[in-house]
Order: sequence, then C-alpha cells, then structure tokens
Amino acid sequence: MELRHLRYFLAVAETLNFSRAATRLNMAQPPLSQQIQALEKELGVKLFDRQQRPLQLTPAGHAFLPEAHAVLTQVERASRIAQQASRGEVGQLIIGFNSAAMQTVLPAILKAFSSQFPMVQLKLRELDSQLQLEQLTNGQIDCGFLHSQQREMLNYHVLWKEPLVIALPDSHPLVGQSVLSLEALLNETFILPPPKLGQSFYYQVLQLCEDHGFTPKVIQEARFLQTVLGLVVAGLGIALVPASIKKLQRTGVVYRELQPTFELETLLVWRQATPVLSHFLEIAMG
Amino acid sequence: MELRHLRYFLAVAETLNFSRAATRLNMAQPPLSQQIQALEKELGVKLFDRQQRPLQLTPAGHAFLPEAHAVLTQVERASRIAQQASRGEVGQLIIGFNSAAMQTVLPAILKAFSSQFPMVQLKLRELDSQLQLEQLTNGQIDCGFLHSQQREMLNYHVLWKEPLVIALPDSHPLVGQSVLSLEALLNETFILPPPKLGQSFYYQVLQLCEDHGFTPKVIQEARFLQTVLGLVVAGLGIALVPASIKKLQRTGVVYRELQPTFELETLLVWRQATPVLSHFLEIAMG
DNA sequence: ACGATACTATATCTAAAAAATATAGTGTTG
DNA sequence: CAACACTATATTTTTTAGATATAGTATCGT
Repeated sequence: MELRHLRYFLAVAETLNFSRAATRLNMAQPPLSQQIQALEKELGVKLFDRQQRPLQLTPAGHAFLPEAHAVLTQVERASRIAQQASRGEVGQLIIGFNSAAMQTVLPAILKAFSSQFPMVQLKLRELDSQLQLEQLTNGQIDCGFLHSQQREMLNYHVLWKEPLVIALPDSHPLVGQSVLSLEALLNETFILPPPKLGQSFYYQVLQLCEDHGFTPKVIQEARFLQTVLGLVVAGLGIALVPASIKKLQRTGVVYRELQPTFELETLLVWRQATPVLSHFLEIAMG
Repeated sequence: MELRHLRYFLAVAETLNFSRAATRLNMAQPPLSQQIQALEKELGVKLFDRQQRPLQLTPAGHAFLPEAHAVLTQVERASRIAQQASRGEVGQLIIGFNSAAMQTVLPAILKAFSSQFPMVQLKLRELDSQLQLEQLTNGQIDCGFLHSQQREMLNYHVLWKEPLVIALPDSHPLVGQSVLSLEALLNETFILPPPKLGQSFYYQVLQLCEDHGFTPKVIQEARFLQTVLGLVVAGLGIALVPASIKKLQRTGVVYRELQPTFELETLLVWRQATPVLSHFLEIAMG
C-alpha cells in the first residue's frame, strides 16, 4: 500500500464518483479505478459498492474512511515536525548546571527560552562541573552551566563573573575588618565541598591558597552551599563562597571582601550546536 | 511522499547503515540512497548526517522517526479495521424499537450480541412502528423491532407473538368474567395512543373492532403503555394491551383474556444486510 | 419497455520512475 | 597512508503508474 492509494480512496469516497474524483486528482479515470482495485485487492476487502449509483461505500469502506484520513493527517504532522525540528522549534534540550548557576544566571535564561520556544522540552540535570564536562563529551547533555579552568576542546562562553567572598561566623575575631587578604586566613580552617562533588570549585580554592604560599586546613563535610553556611555559623571554620550567596541572608554569618579579589566564572559550555541549542545559546549569551 | 519513503527511512534509521538497511529491505543500496535523498528534498530537511560514521540522525531526523513510525502503525490499523468491518466485527448498528419490544425480546438480543461483538457500537432509537418503517427505507436505521401489517418491500421475521388482553379497572362490572369477547365491549370507551405516535397499533385495534361490527369510542391521550394503564386505573376507559404488559403488576388493573384471541406480532425488519447486521440478525432470529 | 445518458471496467500503449549494475567518491582505521 | 567500509553518482533495465480508446453496466426519462 502507498499513500497514493489512500489519497485516491479519499477523493472517490468524498465525491462518490470515479470520474469526478479523477478530475479533482488531475488524472484520467481508468488509472484511478485500477488503483482503487489494487487497494481493495491488497486489503482483501471491497471498499465501494459499484452495483448501484450513486456509488456507495461498503461498511468496510465506511470504517476505512476516517482511518485513511488519520494516516494522511499523521503524514502532514510528521513532515511539519521534521521541519520545525530542523529550525530548532521543537525537540529537546538536556541542560547540565551546578548549584551556583541556579542561584544566578539560569532562571532568567530558562524563562526567556521556554517562552520563545514552548515546544522544546527542557531536561535539567543538576551536576557538578566535572561531571558536566564528561557528559558533554559523551553527548549526554547538550550544554552545561559550570565553573572550570580547563577550556580545551569544547566551546564555551563566560556568562557571569562574581568575586569570591569570605564567609565568617559573626563572632569571629576578624569581623572588624571590612576587607581581608588570603594571608590573613593562614591559620583558619576552610570548609569546602567534598572533592568528588565539587572538584572544580574545590581545586580553584586550593590553588588560590597555594598561590599565596600556604596550604589551607580543610574540613570537607558540606555538599551544598547551604550546609557550608551552617558549618560557618556553627564556628567550625570559614568558607570562600560566591558573592551571590549573600542573597540568602543567613543570620550568624557575615561576608567580607577578599583582597586581592578572585573572580569565579560561570561558563556556558557545549560541544556541537544543534538547531535547538543554537537558539538556546543565542538567548543565553544574547 | 509515499509510504515507501517512510519504510526506507525507518530501516536506515534503525540500522544507521544504508547498505545493511538495503539488505533488510531486499533491495540494492543505490536506490535506497536515492529514495532517502528524494524524501529529504521533499521535506526540505536533511534527516541523516552522512559526514561522520556511523551514520547519525539529525535533530530533524530524530523528531521525524517516531512520527514516521506512527504513520505506519496507523496504516496497519486502517487495514485491520477495514477487514474487521467487512467481517462485521466492528462498525455501528442503528436499531429502532417500539416500547413493546423493549418489554419483551430486545434486552436478551442486545445482551447476546454485544457480548459476542463488543467492538460494534449499538445506537438505539425508540420510535413508533410507522416511523421505523420510514427510517428503514431512508437508511436512517439498520433494523427495527415493530408491529406492522404491511410487509411489502422490506425483509422481516416474526420474532414474537403475544395475544392482546383487555385491561380493566378492578372495579369494572365485567371483571367477574375471565374471558371476554370484543362484542361485550361494544359500549366501552377505549384508551389508545395518539395515531401519530402509534399508528400501527392504533389501526390494528380499530380494524379489529370494525371486523366485529362496531366503531369503538376512543380517547387518545396516552403516549406510553404506562400512561394507558394509569387512565384505566382512573376509570376513564378500558384498553387492549399486549399480554406481556402484565409483568408490570400495576395495582387497580385486572387483565382479561380476549376471545377470539388477537395475536400482536413483533417483527424484526431490515432493508439490506450489511456484515454487522447479518450477525445481529443471526443472533436475534437464533 | 427501451433507448439515451452517465458512469465504471477492461485492453492496449506510453511515459515515468523505481530498482539494478557498475563505478566513483568519502570517511574511518590500523 | 594504504586498506577498508560505506555512500553517492551514472547508466541501464524493469516495473508500474498513467493515458487513450473502447466495451460494459446501471439509471433515467420518454
């Protein structure tokens, strides 16, 4: 069976007249009769009762009519969807992000994109930066919002820069100073996320301290920034956190500027731009 | 576009290999490549990325895949439904019936049929006998359960015969006699359905009386047999009703046998037997 | 009832297009 | 970079859709 058979069947079923249907299809009547006969033979079923005029649909023809129609509708739909997908108007986008991104740039981007491309299904994966880089190369995510130093092989764009600030318990002896240098923190205990979960951020802080000539004392219990702040309040140590965390307004914690400043960069990273992704990138970087 | 293109596309999309797909389709590889190219050209969209191997679906191809699959599924469904309809296993059946039929033969028939052919949609129309005959010739109903004398032109089968009995108020002077002749009712008032609504039954009773040499006094208020009995109870007159009405067990009414008996026939009438109707008739006529 | 009319089916031929064969081109792998 | 695996292109063959001519069949009006 071919779509031609269904198109011809519909024309005949609607006009109930082979000759007029042929005219409407811009063809002669005999081949139309033949094609309908071929269709009937393949189905093993008579679709029209030709013994009486005007032509009548058989019960089988009657049942076949809406089904044939549905096939052609589905064909149009398939065609339209392929075209929309090639223009990036439908499809899906798997987006990786770390917790910091969700606190800053991501919400506005998601909102803008999904209002402009409502047919694109967004799948969000909260992953640490290192895992995002792996999944990007595997093609498991289409793009990622992350912190990283290594920028080889993948495409990236710096979306956001914010200074790291020092989070201190409000009872800490250093709260009197509005600006602190890293050297002043030589003997402090640092609270950091476990290296597995936040490798990139972890190593950036470590590197930073070593650039200033010391290896920090570290306790690694906190998985989320929220927890980090809790430990700071508890007086277990101090932490270097992105400035945007100040939004959380947690009591018992004060934030002090780091001098010299260290800028933490949030990158938008991707491997290959599909049509959907191109639109997303344009909106994100616009 | 033809179904061939979709079948070929699916084979290539599943194997991600033109040569192997061609083998699976029992054809050579070059025509397969050509047909896919033709499909892509018609859609205005590339479905495969041939720049790398193994072959990859483009985003458009990815979106097209489930849609193309849906088309072929729908084609199979259409084909199956046409065949089932030709065997009378699916479809619809519009059935006319009068109130007497619903009191007697119809329920058992409907139950038996719908358990054997659950895919057939039954549409029931409560109509008086005359209207059923009209709608049968118009093709508005497929078959009808009715009372009628005129049996030309249409196919029919006598399903049920029951005597008419006389319904009397229990205070009526004639209740003492267990059997009554029509002549005994010469001076009684008869309650009948309005001629418009129950022509056939109405004229049968009238004819019956005239065969016995008198024209009955008639009041025509009752549309349903239920109402007829109500008027009998109220003492407004007597009525000739099918014996099966006795099932209703209405207090205040007594039934007396008519002598000589008059058999009221319930007919199953149809014009042309479609496959579905044939099954229905077979079950109904046992 | 019967010829005129309107329509569909069959027979034959033509044209289009699908598929086969042979071969050139391209990406991938050791 | 040569060998391999695969896809595209060119050309021919085969199939089949479609056109034309005509025969067959149902309906309608006189």
